[in-house]
Formats: sequence, structure tokens, C-alpha cells
Amino acid sequence: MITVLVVDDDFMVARIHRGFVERIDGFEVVGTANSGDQAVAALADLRPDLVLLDLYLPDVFGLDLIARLRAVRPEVDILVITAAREAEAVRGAVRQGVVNYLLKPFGFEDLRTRLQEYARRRASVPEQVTSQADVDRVLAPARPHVNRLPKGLSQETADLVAAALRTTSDNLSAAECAEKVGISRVSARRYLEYFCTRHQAEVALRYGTTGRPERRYRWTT
Amino acid sequence: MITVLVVDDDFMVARIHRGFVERIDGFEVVGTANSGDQAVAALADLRPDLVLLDLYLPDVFGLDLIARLRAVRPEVDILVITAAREAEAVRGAVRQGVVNYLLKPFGFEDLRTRLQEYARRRASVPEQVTSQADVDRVLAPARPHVNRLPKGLSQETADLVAAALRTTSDNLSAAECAEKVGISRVSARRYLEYFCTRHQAEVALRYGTTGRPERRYRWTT
DNA sequence: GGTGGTTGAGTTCATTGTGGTCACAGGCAG
DNA sequence: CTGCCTGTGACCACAATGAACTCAACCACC
Repeated sequence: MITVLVVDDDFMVARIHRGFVERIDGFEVVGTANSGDQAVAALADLRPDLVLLDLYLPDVFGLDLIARLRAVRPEVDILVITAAREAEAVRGAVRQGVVNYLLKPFGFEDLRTRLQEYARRRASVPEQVTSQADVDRVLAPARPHVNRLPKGLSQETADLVAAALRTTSDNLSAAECAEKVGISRVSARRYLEYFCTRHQAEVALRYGTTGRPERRYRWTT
Repeated sequence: MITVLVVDDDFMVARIHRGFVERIDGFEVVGTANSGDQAVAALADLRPDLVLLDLYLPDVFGLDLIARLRAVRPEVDILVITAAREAEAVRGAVRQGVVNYLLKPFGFEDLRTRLQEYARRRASVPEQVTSQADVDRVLAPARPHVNRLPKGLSQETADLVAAALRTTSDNLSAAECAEKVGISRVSARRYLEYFCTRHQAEVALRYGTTGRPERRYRWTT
């Protein structure tokens, strides 16, 4: 369970955000704050994993608050939720390593996809990185527009391929997956590789056979 | 022109990094530092845009230095260059918004692609964001596939061989590595020799056995 | 000490079955 | 009809393999 602190100067908005977060599996709101000082105090007291931070607070600008929050609890993650559209605000937030920057106003689905993406990324950090590729996986942010598939891919086919992978405890080759779903090998491979870039699936090569090694896909988690 | 400060406790390594950066168009090294205190002073004095930061410094751990650097100059960007492979180091660096995390040892091309990607991202921030899509572009830029391997080698197998070599404190022969990874001796040797050309691995001949001398590989550093 | 045989690893290469690409077909919307 | 998307068959490229070959050190015998 990922614990969350909601920070927003507007009491009603904080309540709405709290309601949103509590509807998402795996997240739990442990408190709310309406000012920078309250946020620092709540952080020390409640020790949340994640802070939903509005930038416009009565006593301090949100970006300047981040350093204070980190001083109290270095391992906290920050997700900025604000109406601030200045480039300097976005750059400053990114520079301080916020996990996301969500513009107000937004809908429940916007927040949900971003929190779920954060949860997945958080869980997928290996205990020990061995190669630069591992590091890049942690650095590389997953594509935004979680629902939005790249050109050439359809949601319906993606669901079918995902379902086929999930229902297989063993792993699948592109050809096997194609036969199981009922599509061509080319299409199956395209979707499987897409899932790999999203880290929803992982691939391992099977050696030993003569000929080129076989890519075998497995659904993660 | 992007101004750079190079920070590494090893004087020679700092010099090598300086040479690398100066060979890249659009970048200019304005100074080097060999400790945390020197880095803070140089940052205040030289006001660079970017710091190449080693994490292992004599007076302070690099991640703890970042906050001090930001206190002096909030708009500075950090690119971590280190041999630190602990997950906590990578996560801590990402949490503080480093622009990249490059594992030692690395080649000139590795640094060049990453710096150029940084320069491109830096230049492409719009003055004013209007939609969430603009924000997402800043947060999640498309990460180009770097580290192009020569023909006949695959990234997945290269990772496996590198991992096998690194997890062996002792050194390995081609045959031993092949068995450990699960590939043929011929393939193992091909990857091992590739790592040697990249200076990511080094080879020593072992005599004394009957037959032709054996090439034993060891991961550098 | 020279010399040829033995040994085991380095090296080359044709083979192989999958990976990846390309241009096109069918469908849907404007 | 035109343009755009999505899936497909066909074709070539490609990575790994094992067998055959070469090579460098060792060893025994003369």
C-alpha cells in the first residue's frame, strides 16, 4: 500500500483529491495539509510515500517547499498537481525529480493512470542494477497517455494479446501467441514488443536450438 | 553553449571526462573539482549549466551533495557518472531529478549520445505550456535507442554475458561463461571479445595447462 | 636440444529457423 | 472517392550453432 499526503490550499479541492486517490487500488491517503508548514509537519508525522503537491500555497511557493520536504524525509516522492503553466515551474519541478506534473483541471482517469504508472515504476526497480540498460529502464519514464496507443495498434487487439499472455503461466513466443489469439505473427510481435517497452511484459531469449534464438515473452507481475 | 563543471575525486578521471566533453559540440568545460567542497565553491564561482557528478567523493556522498548544489544554484542540472550500482543510489538520483545516470566504465560515444540528448531536451522546452501534452513532452521525452551493437550481436545476449561476467569475482574462460549463460562457446567468446574492444572487460592468458593457452576474461573495475 | 605428436582452445563457416521489414489489402470515416 | 488506419503475406536479414579447421603450448622420445 502506497501512503499519500494531499497538499492543497483549497480545503474542498484537497477533499476531492483525497476522494480520487482513495478510489484507486493500492493507494491510501494518510492525511491532508493546506499550507507549506502544515505539509512539513504532516510529512514528519505521517511519513507518507508520496505527496500530491499544489504549487500555489499561502505561505510558500510549492517548488521551494520541495527542498524542505526532502530535508525532512529524503525518500519521499512528489507528484505536482497545479494550474501553473509557466515553463519555469515545469522545468523547476522536473529538475527536482517530481514523478509527474498534472495540470488542473483534470479528471479522475487522468490521476488514476498517472498514479498507476507511478506504482508500476516504483515496484519494478531492481534491487541491484547490473548494466546501463537497467539504469535506463529506471530513468526512462513510461510514455504518457497511458490509454493512447501508438499508431498502428488498436486497443481491442492489445487487450486480446494481453489476455493471452496473462492466461499463460509459461511464456510464449511470438508465433505461439499469434496462434493462440488468432492473428498473424507480425501483429502479435508488434504488440508484444510494445508491451516490453512499457515494461508490462518482459522478454528472454531461448538458446540451444539451432538457428536464431527465440524471443519468449512473459507478462510481468 | 552549455557550460559544464566536472566533479570527480580522481584527478586523472576528471581530466579524461573533461577531454570527452570538450570533443562534443555545444558543450564547454568551465572547471573541474575533486571534492564536494570544491564543487560547491566552483559552482558559485563559475555558474555552470550542468555538473557531471561522481558519487564517490572524499568528503561527502554525491547524492547528499546535490541538495547543497541546488541551494547555491537552483537552476543547475546534474548528470551522475559513477560506478555505484546500488538500487538506492539510482533511485535517490532519479528522485532528485538528475538528467541522466551513466555507469562507469563508459566510452566516449555513451557520454556523447547522452549529452546530446540532454541538449536537445533543454532546447525544446516551450516558453509556456498550454496543455497537459506539453507537460508530458517535457517529463517524458522519447528516449532514443543508443549503444548500437555491431552486426551479429544482440542487446539481450550482451546483457546476459555482461551480468555473468560481473557476478563472477574470479575471471572466466569463454567456455565457462558459455555454460553459465546457457549459450554456445562460440557466441560467448564473440561477446567477450566485443567487451574487450570496448574496454569494458580485459583479458589475460593463462598458461601451464596442456594445450593452447586459455583466455580468461574479467570485468573491468 | 631438436622434433613430431598430443591436447585443448581459438577461429572460420555453412546451416537454420526465427526476427524484422515492406508494401499492400480491406475497412472505416469524412 | 480519397485518405487514413490496422492487420497480413511474403521476403530477406540476422543471430546463434556445431562441425571442421588452425594454432600455440606442452610433452616424450630420440
